[in-house]
Amino acid sequence: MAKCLLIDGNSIINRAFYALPPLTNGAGLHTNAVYGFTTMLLRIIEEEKPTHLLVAFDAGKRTFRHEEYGDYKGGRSKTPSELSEQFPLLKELLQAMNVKQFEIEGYEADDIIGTLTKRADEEGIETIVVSGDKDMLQLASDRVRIALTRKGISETEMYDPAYIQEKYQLTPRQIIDLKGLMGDASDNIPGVPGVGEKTALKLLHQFGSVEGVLEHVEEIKGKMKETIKEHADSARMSKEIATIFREVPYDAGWDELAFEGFDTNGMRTMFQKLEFKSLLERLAIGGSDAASGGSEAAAIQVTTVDASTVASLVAALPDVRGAHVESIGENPHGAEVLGLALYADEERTYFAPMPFLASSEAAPLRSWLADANARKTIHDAHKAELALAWQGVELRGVAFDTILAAYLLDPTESSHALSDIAGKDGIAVPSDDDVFGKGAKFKLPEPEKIAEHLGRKARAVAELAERQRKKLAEHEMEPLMYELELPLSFVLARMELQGVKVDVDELKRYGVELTEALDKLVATIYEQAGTEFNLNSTKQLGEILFEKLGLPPVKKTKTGYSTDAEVLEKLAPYHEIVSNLLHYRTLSKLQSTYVEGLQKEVRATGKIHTYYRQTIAATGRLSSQFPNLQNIPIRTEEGRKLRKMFVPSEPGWRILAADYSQIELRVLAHISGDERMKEAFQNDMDIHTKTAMDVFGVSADAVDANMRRQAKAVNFGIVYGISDFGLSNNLGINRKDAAQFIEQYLDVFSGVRRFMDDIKKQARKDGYVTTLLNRRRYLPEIHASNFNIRSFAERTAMNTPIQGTAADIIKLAMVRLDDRMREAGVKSRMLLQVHDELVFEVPPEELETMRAMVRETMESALALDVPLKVEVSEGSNWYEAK
DNA sequence: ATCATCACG
DNA sequence: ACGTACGTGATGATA
Repeated sequence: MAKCLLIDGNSIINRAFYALPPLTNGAGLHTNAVYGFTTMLLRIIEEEKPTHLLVAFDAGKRTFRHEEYGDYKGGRSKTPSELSEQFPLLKELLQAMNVKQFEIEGYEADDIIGTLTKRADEEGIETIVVSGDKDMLQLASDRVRIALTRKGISETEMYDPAYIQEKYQLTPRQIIDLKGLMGDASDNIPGVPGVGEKTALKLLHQFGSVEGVLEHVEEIKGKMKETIKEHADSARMSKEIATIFREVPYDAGWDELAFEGFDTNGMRTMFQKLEFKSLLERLAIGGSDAASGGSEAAAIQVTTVDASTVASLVAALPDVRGAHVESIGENPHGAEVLGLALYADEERTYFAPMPFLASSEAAPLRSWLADANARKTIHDAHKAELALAWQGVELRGVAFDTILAAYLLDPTESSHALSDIAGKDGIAVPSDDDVFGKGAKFKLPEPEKIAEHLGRKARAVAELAERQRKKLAEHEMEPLMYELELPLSFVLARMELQGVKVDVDELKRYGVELTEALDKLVATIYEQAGTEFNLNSTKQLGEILFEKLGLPPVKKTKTGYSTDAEVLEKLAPYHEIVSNLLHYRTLSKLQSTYVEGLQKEVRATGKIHTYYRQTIAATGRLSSQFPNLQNIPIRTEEGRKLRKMFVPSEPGWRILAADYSQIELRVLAHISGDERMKEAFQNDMDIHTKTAMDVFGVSADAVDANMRRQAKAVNFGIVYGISDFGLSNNLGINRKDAAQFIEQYLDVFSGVRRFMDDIKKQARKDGYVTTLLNRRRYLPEIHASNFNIRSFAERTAMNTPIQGTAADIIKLAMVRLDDRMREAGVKSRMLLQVHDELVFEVPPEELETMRAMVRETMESALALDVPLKVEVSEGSNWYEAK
């Protein structure tokens, strides 16, 4: 039995575009609409299993409808470029998939479909039309059903004449009359003003058609009679426009629409180009049947290693090309380790479960792991090294890391999980969530399943690494990988394993102090509010402030009143409760996040072991988790006291802190080449004062505190990718003044202006920007038609080379310092990195050596046109080292 | 899970 | 005209 599926290409791609969030691939192509279309297509093919298939598109700027009615589709805003650029992609994809498509100049997709359904009616061929457009219902018949999309595109609702009757009490043909009366704003079809769906249905139930209504117009009561009389022509014309044309000159036979399955190879290639990883996975999993014969996540033979099979594994070690260590959870410190998977070739894939890996029989395997000369390729060596170290297993000799490569190739990728990055390269690996379950559903599957999954990962690591090595070479990122990120990952692991000592008793004492202060504050606030409420609930607080106490709302969030510090500061003059609230916020933050939060992370050794993440920040910075040690308070004295709790782990040792002075502005001076700014740093001037002097055109003595403050704000703004709005907000001045201020700045620092212009141009041309060490960040949104989105991309284009180069520099310094400290054989240890600061613990006898070594290494990490300046300080704890 | 808030550079 | 400063992570409330 023939079954024909006709798809309204324009309608579906439009629905998909607006239903899905923006999505781009690495090359900056927007793909959300194509993705939505594809998932919809796959689903409906699966459900309906058609024998014939066609996707119809509109073609030509003007159709016959325009000739008859000039305003047709007038007033419709232009198709956004994010959508229009997806049409060619969709057409290319359909062709690659072996899906027939058709368009003909001067006609819309509806007309093509109308013509085909007419033939289907005549020849008795079962047909389903897929569209998001209700007009299509006019085509329904005994043979023809209409599948309309619902909820975006995630569902379809099937209409046959009976269902249309039930729902609207209309025949399919009457759908045209319906539209004639009610019109359609999206196509600029006028209909009769004031007549919506309700009225139109009532009229049609009574009089049957537009003509019927017009004939019996006198029987209509009230104002409606006059309106309809007045717009009779409009109704007739609207009906005409809404009628789908069913005589398109299209003479192909049904044979040409025969659908014999997708071309899975073509599909895979396009999915890779578009980076449809979930679809690639589906293709791989469902593709093992005869139809495809492509790459399936398929069969893998994994030998689970025990005492009896360990010999064969040891023999295979020299040939191992991919390794994977699986630990449970996000935090590798003290994590449960499932085991180690190794891939040499299809016959030699092994899984060594954790208890065995720790056993005496596994000693040769552990020696290999610890052998710096046995080169390994692994996914996330840093995490593996930490997880294994807590199990007493050493990992060295990592020569390639697929997670670092993936990060360097695209740092903005939302996930660098192996299954995701491999999937994008067409290597299907089931996701961990699929295998283990997620959140509360986490559950270890049977041992064979675990071995199989991890074996597959080890194999994927080997395959992926080969491709990544080539790409890194093409992008000239090899030094960045092999001389910076990879060695840094080992440095970080050692810092984290070392940990930082926390004075828990002192922390607890401080907590008691905070509790007392908080109790008092809470009592006062309840009294001032006249009621008790949950102070941590912004919702309740908003009601108290703006409804009960009648304070003027300053700004809103999408869920209600805003009560953030900025708002509260504005409200302070109105009511004395406000300053207490601000103080409460400060103290409760210190209590919950720091006093309580940090204590939870202190391990048996009295130390905190943070986990630096090397593949998170889009700019190349590190991030820190469990706990975050990069946001320990310093700006207020109350908070800063927390730094007293960070102490040396050995008696008599000292904390040494070294931070780069103005590293981002120095980087800017270098990469912009701005002479004035370079000169300022070459002469070691106070950059904010110097900026004030040049922008206001005054001498150094004439710069007052306010001028310096403003200049400082501009300098910050410059680093962030300045906008007048941002600066005006920050300085509390109006936007015009801010804009003028920026202009003045850019006139004086003309090299900076040139840099800002050039970097945006470059981003538009290449689609990405780079740092001095060739770290790359793609900015597909630089081409967005939406002002906000595009502006954001432009600011990012300006900021990333600056922030990223600063990150490159301190990373370089860390790798070199680690080397030099080892060469020098010092006992001192690097403990923390806070973006432009490094923290060490140092025995007293090494203080002078370390001061010099740290300063010298940091300052010479990268030679710029301006000197790098480092300030080193020391104390009995982190607070004192200021 | 997501939001609002706030800690850091 | 549009309406945000760049980059992170942790917490408590709420849906």
